[in-house]
Parts: sequence; C-alpha cells; structure tokens
Amino acid sequence: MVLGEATPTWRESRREAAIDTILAAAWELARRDGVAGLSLSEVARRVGMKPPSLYSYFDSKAALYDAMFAKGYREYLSRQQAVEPGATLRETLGRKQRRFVEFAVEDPARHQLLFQRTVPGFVPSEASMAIANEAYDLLRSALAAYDITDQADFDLITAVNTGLADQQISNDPGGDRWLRQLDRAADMLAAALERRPKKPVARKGKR
Amino acid sequence: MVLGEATPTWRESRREAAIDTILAAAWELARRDGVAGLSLSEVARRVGMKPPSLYSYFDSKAALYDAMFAKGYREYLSRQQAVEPGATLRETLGRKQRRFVEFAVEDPARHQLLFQRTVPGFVPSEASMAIANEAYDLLRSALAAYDITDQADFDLITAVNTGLADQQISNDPGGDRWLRQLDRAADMLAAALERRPKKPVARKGKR
DNA sequence: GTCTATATCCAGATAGAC
DNA sequence: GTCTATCTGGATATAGAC
Repeated sequence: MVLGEATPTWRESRREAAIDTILAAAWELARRDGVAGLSLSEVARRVGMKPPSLYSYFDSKAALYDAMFAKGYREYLSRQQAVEPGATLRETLGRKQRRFVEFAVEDPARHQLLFQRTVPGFVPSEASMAIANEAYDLLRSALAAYDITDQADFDLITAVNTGLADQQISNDPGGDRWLRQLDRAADMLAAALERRPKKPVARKGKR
Repeated sequence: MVLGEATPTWRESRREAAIDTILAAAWELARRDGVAGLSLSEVARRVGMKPPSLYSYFDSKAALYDAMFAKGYREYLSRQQAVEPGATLRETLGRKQRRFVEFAVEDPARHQLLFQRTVPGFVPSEASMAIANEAYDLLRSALAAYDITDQADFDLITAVNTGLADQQISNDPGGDRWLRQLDRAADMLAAALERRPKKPVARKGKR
C-alpha cells in the first residue's frame, strides 16, 4: 500500500502484512546487531519462518536491504512533511534540522543505512533512490521560499545537519551533547546564508 | 616502535616488521571490502600465511581491529601535528578543519573505523583510546590560544568537521562538492565562535 | 507459500606436530 | 612461529516435495 494502487485482494493484503512483519523484524535485528550484521536466517527465525521461505518475499539479502531503505525513507519523508514552516528562514531551517537530528538519534541503525551508506555491498535501487530524492526536494522547496536555491547552500546545510547527527550518535550515544548545539548551529547557518550575496535579478536560462 | 622503548633485538624487529606487513594488508582489504567486511583468513592469505599463523600476532579479530585503529589514529595525530598554526582563529581553524576532511576523504575506510564506529562489535581498547584522546587534546590546545575552551564550542566545531567529511564521502565520493564548502564553513564557524560572549575573568577553582 | 534437505562456502578459532 | 588438521558454527541460496 504505497502509491495509488487498486484495492488489494485478500491474498495481496496477506502478503503485504507478511512483508511488513518481516521488515519490522529485520529492523529490530539491525538495531540490535548493526545493519551490517543482519542475517537473513535470523530474520526468518524471528518471524517464525524457515530461512528459505523468506525468498518468497525477497529475492536476496540485497532486496531486503533495499526494502528496509525504502521503508526508512518513507518514514523520514513523512516526518519532514509534518514540519510546519516557520516565519523566517532561521525558524524553518531550525525546525527541519532538529527533526533530522532527532530522527537520526532515535534510530542510529536506520540513520546508518539511510544516510551513511556503510553497508558492505549495498546500493539502493532506482525506485528507492526516488524516495530519497523526494525527501531532498522537500528541503529544497521549503528553503526556496527564502531564496535559498544554490547547491552550495544546500551542501553547507546538509553538512551541518549530518555532522550534528553523526557526532551525537558516535560520540555520545543516548546523551544530548550535540542536540544542545542545535539552536546555535541553526543561528550560525542562517547567519551564513543571509550573509551570502543574493543573486541578481532572475534571468532567463541557466546561471 | 611507539614510545620510548629499548633498542629492539633482531627477533623483535622481525616481529614488528611482520606486524606492519599484516596491518598494511588488513588496511588494503578494508579499503576494498569495507571495514566491516574484513576477513582474517583473507588477510593471512594476502601476506602469504595460513590463517592460524596470524594468531601469533593478534589474539583475535578484535585485536587486529584495535591495532588498525591505533595505527590510523597515529597517522591522524602526526598529520594534525604538522598543521602550522595560523595568525588568527579563523586561519588555524580553517587549516585544521581542512586537514581533517582531507584525511577522511583520502581513506574513507579509515575514517569509518576511526570516527564513525560502525564496525559490528568493535570497541577500542584503553590504550588505543589514549591515542585518540591525544589527537583531541591537540585541537583543544591549539584553540585554547584563542580563548576557545568551552565544550560546547568544540562540539560545534567537530560537528561541522565531521559533517563535511561524511557528506563528501557518502554523497560525492571522489568528488569535491563538500570540499568546496570548507572555506565558507570555516568563516561561518569562526564568526559564530567570536560572536560567543567571552567568559568573565578567570577565577580560581572550577566554575 | 512453506517446508525439508542440501549445496556451497566461508568465517573465527584451537590442538598439536614440526 | 608456522604449519596441517579440525572444530564449530554460521551464512546465502537452491531444489523439489507437499
């Protein structure tokens, strides 16, 4: 049940339910053992299946990772969509940034799969990347309202966001040392972005 | 040959040479397969040993990781020590930051083991952590010259540094999108740190 | 779709001879 | 220190019966 699909038959919805169960179990184990340490057999055991049965739902371990990736990004997307735009650049930026870091901290394994890409041979499929890109575009359009449109600006923003998240996760797990820097970081970023010379009048064509 | 040790006997230096060879091979494989995918047996094969022979040098896989961690941090430390202090906070900060990001980019696997800590069950030993702390203290003392002494300030700085490095590695490997933001990031950080109210006059005792 | 059985392969680690 | 042989345990994946 993702996009506009026809009403599922009973069989189809049973299948979807099974897939959800498997994905939930996979995420549980990923949180416990690390994303890279995930084992198909153990996922199967946890949902009460024998390992080969999983192959009715996922063609390979990579396919399972891909589904986990897509599910994670869908969660992320809906969380970011729920952020109310603020009255100023500073406010909007701060809220989106905070939501990003909180999302990361609440599930470091998910953060690792979605944003760090340190899983051995995993490369997201095009379909899954489309969801990731949607999330990125959401940020773009939210900031376009404040005339932030340069790639360089986005890159600076995402660097600060991931830096706060990664430091919090790897150097103070469970704590709040970097969460406490969120407001300052947003102030700092907003100041830097506003200091930036505005583009001249919009012209036709690129550049 | 790390600290002040006596002149090594011939036997000892042979042993050290063997250890260096093993570590070099381990790092090569880590770069190829990812740190988490490292295999003891393959390291052995690569240095022309049978797998059990490795155990004369490292008691376990964890011990090998630990030695790799220590070696990596020693490299990092010497790189940071080679940074000439600048004339201003902005300059010093910028140079250290650039060195950090370049170090990360030139070997993402090393960056992962040293700074991201996403290897399954690996926890550095105390001896190895001491090297890591030495590197951190180096930054602290370099910035103390500019009255940057608050934990919060360091946390903001390290967040920006790791953010640039992590984004460059995971979203533009081999490119320079985030490297190009280094100067701006340093400007931004220096401005934020200087905006910070200075502490009152130094007083005796803690706080 | 689920199972049993199996193929294939690999890992980390230990025992003990040389 | 290095080897052979082995233990133990796991993994992903496939074949084929039900």
